[in-house]
Amino acid sequence: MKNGKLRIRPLTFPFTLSLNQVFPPKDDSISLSSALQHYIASDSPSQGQKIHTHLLKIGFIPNTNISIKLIILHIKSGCLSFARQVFDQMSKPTVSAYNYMITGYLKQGHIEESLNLIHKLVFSNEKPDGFTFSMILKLSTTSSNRIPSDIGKQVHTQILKSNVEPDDVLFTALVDSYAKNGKVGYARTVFDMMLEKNVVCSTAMISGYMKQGCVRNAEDIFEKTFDKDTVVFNAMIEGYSKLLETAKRSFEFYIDMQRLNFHPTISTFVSVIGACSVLSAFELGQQVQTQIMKTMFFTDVKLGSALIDMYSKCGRIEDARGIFNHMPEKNVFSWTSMIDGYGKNGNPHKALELFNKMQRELRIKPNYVTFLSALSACGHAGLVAKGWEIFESMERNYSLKPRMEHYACMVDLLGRAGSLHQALEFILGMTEKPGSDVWGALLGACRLHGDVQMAGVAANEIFKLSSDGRPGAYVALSNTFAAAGKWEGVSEVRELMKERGVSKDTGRSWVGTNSGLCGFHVGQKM
DNA sequence: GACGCTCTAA
Repeated sequence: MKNGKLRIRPLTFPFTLSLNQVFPPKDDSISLSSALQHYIASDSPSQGQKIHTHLLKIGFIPNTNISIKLIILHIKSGCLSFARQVFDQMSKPTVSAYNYMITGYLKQGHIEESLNLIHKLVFSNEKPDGFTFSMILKLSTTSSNRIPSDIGKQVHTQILKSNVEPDDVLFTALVDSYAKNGKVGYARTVFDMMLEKNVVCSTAMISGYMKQGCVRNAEDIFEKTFDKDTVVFNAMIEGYSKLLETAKRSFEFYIDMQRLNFHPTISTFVSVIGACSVLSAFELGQQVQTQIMKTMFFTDVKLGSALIDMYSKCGRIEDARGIFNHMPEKNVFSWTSMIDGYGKNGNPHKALELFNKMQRELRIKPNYVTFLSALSACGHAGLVAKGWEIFESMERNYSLKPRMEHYACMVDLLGRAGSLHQALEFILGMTEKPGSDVWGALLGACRLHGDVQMAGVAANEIFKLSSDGRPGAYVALSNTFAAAGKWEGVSEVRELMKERGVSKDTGRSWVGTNSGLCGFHVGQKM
């Protein structure tokens, strides 16, 4: 029977399908289609995979419709490679076939494969549709160096050129992509173009603003959001939790949302715990932990890692370890939090011990951040040789190309140990152009060892890199002069800062009192 | 015609 000429045979589901029932005439596509549909909609799609096995056995060539259903079936069963086989055998995969495959890869975290398919689609005769565009935009929000950061703009242009009429979802994806790539202005333009703004796009806009520190704008959008839900509250709480100045507001929102009958979720708790670490408010953190224990979230690995981090940032490393030990599931995040905690709490040897343990015994792959924590631990312990060994193992054993932060960490390590010239040599030998963090690490080491001359070199490089008047390097240079007792140097730098219009914000601290947290700055009287 | 959007740890 040819495709399209089908004999209709109604089937009633559910019933137990025997393969012979499905294919009495060899390729009755309607019954085949319904059978596949049945399994796709069922809770056990993998049962339907037998149909594919049977089709292969009898040498059946599926048409487009059947192929797509097979792809959906395999993806739902978690077998991407089978889905891909079907896809590859399609003579002319349709855009929806591409879309299903791309989503499948995306959901399982196979970023590379989804990018490859998008590439393939672009060079095929098929036109990407709204689904494709939204997936590309979604991809632009995951970090991958294969995705250019202006991809949002490119997709935006393509949408305008194509016949795709953007709907709410596509608009939101566009807003989110711009917002996450630091283009809040563009995000806002698209946001304002939407006639009816729902809570989802408001949330995307809010977290974009929060990420840029535009708290007022985020609050403005929040106020105007009428269909508020848990997620938008969480976005506000998360945004507030990042900054010392606003972290207190996280708690207000946390209370507010509950008063309005929105139940806190894992994300809520993670952010609130984050606010506690920013505020070093460990007692508050303990109270939140008690709250968490009352929910079913206490075994969550993200929450566990957040708690480890909170306790170690509050200097309660043993409490952090307690959480770590009791976590039923640990991943690279939890291990890294613990390693980092030991490193920052004056126990670098314990940090390195855990770093070894996770690799040797548990075969957990360290990632960029883990290496950062391990390198920084070496720095604190003054273990230069160990630091080199770890730095080199990144690429050799794990194919992780050191990033700017790792270089900065190595410079810090060498510098702290007093090998300033070796540190400079290391910087000059870098394949990439050293960033201001790298020079900043050298500058810090110069201050430590009173090398005014090299401090000048480092500071100069930082001035060249940051034309935005960032005060850090000036202050560090001035402190270097001060530490070396060269007061004329100090005033020179101060003059230079005035001349270039650089100002340093007044430092502030927080202290817990009976009436809550209280902020104060240098020189302030109670 | 089942595919696409917002908040979550180091």
